[in-house]
Amino acid sequence: MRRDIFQAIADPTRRAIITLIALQAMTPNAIADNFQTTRQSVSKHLRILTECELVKQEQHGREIYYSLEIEKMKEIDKWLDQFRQIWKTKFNQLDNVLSTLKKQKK
Amino acid sequence: MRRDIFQAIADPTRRAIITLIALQAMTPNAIADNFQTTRQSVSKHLRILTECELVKQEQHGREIYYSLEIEKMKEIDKWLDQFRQIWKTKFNQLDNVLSTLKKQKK
DNA sequence: CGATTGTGCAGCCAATCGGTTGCAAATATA
DNA sequence: TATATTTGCAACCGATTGGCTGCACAATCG
Repeated sequence: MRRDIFQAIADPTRRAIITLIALQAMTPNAIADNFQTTRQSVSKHLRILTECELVKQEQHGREIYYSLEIEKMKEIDKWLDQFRQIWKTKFNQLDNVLSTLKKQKK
Repeated sequence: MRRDIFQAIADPTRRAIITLIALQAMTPNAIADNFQTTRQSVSKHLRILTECELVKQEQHGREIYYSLEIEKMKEIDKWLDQFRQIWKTKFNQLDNVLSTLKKQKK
């Protein structure tokens, strides 16, 4: 079982669940209402998200509220950092080209 | 075939390939040298990355140089935006708590 | 108490995944 | 021209995936 955050967000239903519970905690039944799938399949997705610590649970009686562990999302952001450096460089290169063109116009 | 960018970065080997060719274009053989797998399997990964437009090819004779389509990576960054808003809010909430504590101390 | 509701888990299944081997085509080299 | 190199693609294979059904268990309701 691989179960890392990148594998977790690979599935479109899981990404939708993440977005759904990002702002407010929800029960599995309430989450499942938003998808054309069974409650059990949503439950399976929640288990996967729990296993890689992307969601947390809070039990209220027989209801379980799931919400996003927002800090964990920063791991993706962290991985993207290496490419942000490149974006920046490319932008500067483009900037240089533009200012060269500007100077030639003068 | 799903073939979106999130499914593409789900595999650790593909993430490593992306990092490898982010700064300089490389041939499939050169890429495969960095992994304990066959050239054909790397070729398969490159095909998947090509299909979701994450890499571009440049042919030089019989050699094909693959490099990262860095702009495409921004799609992940874009998806993360919705969570950045939440990080910001959470930070402000923490900030409020801290300043309340500060006031109480006074 | 019995019935209903909310939930997780096991087992099944078709589809997909990531790897392999074997090949064919194109280019470079002798 | 014959040979070697670089590559992509097809076929196969075991493992994993994501969905389903059926169940068990606990909490709530009548």
